Amino acid sequence: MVQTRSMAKAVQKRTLQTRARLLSVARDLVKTSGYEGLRVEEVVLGAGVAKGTFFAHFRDKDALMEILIGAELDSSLDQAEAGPVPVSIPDMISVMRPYHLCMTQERYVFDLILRYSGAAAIAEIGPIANTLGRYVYLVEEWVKAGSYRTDISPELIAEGVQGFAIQSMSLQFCALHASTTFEDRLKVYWDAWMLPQSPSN
Amino acid sequence: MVQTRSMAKAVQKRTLQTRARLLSVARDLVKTSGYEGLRVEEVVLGAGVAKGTFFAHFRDKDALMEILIGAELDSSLDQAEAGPVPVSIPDMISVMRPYHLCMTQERYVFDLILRYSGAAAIAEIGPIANTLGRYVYLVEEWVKAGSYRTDISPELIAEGVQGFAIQSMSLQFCALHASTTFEDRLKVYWDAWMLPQSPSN
DNA sequence: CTCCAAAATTGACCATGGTCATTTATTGCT
DNA sequence: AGCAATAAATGACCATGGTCAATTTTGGAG
Repeated sequence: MVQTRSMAKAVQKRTLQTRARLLSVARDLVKTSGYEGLRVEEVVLGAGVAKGTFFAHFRDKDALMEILIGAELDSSLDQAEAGPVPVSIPDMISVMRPYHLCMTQERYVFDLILRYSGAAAIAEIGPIANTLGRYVYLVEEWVKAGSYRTDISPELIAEGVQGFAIQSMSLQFCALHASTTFEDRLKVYWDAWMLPQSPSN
Repeated sequence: MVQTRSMAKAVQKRTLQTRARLLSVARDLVKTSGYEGLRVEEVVLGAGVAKGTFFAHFRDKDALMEILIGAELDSSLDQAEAGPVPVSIPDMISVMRPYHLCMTQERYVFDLILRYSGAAAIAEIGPIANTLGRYVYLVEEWVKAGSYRTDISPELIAEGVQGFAIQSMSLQFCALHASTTFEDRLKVYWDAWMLPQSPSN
């Protein structure tokens, strides 16, 4: 009964295989029918397991979605992080483009991200909450390296930057505001938020 | 076959009665079990109609939710609109308190509001998109009447104000940021967004 | 008053996410 | 190898939102 080494009953490799198969099938299905079109039944059919198995591996459908979308967002952030530090607001907008595109690729995806943007409990920061945290941290570093308003902290600036990005995306999905594009609107907001105020203009 | 007066086959009073009954039952149920706990079946049982009837009156469950929540939000705004114009940011926060409380009464409600915050088409501005529009308009008027930063338009300020309110609510629902209260955070954001920048501080 | 077309209602049925008692596979121990 | 304990997988079943062809009700024209 004594568990050698780390007292964790050791995950069976079968488990890893099943999980990998479910994820892989899900990724393929998303590629052809999008996130909104994903059906749990198609995933289990494709993976050759029973429905119950799916829910033994993921709390619910959304948990799978979080993993898939979180990974996509993370790789966009990796990309943004890899390049040179953006030195202007238009620069930042263009570096963040892949990330923003990822978030707005589907209305369904955007809504899901918002729903999972917060950690429900400190102990369980999901992939989406995590990637949004990274976003703020990254922007904070950029702000520190650049010359923006100095009356508030870089962290606060970064939080606002993310808030305005999300606000701009919301408006993009709104028919009433379709005349302005996402990035144009974003620039207006970010300029007004990050720059020192010009005397009048 | 000629329709006298306005060519609209005249809504039967039965229709109005049924609809009113559905809404009334739904409101009662929400009062006891909250929005998240509302079940369509309970509504139709209480109203004494068949399930299909519900969907003849409301496109889907969310459409009913929009009506109920939209009405609640609207009456909070009526309240805010009725009083004197707030002359400071803490004032604004306190005048808007009922509205913000309404939005955050349930996680489910907040998510639904975000999902319906935009009009899907110009022709169909739902109750929630409408009330959010009113919010911005109201704040814009307050901004015009007060002394805030002048380098950007009152409309832009108002849009940002709403954005920060939503951002603060999101963070309120996030375990990682539970140490700061909603209104404290809101004040920090609104100060940084609406006021002229102090030289350094 | 009768009859009919349009409006309103019905409820059996479907789609889909999710549950859980039961069965099957795996692993470590002797 | 055989066994017990645990992990994993199964699939019948449930919950709930939503659909639609068929039926009933309504209001008005003649």
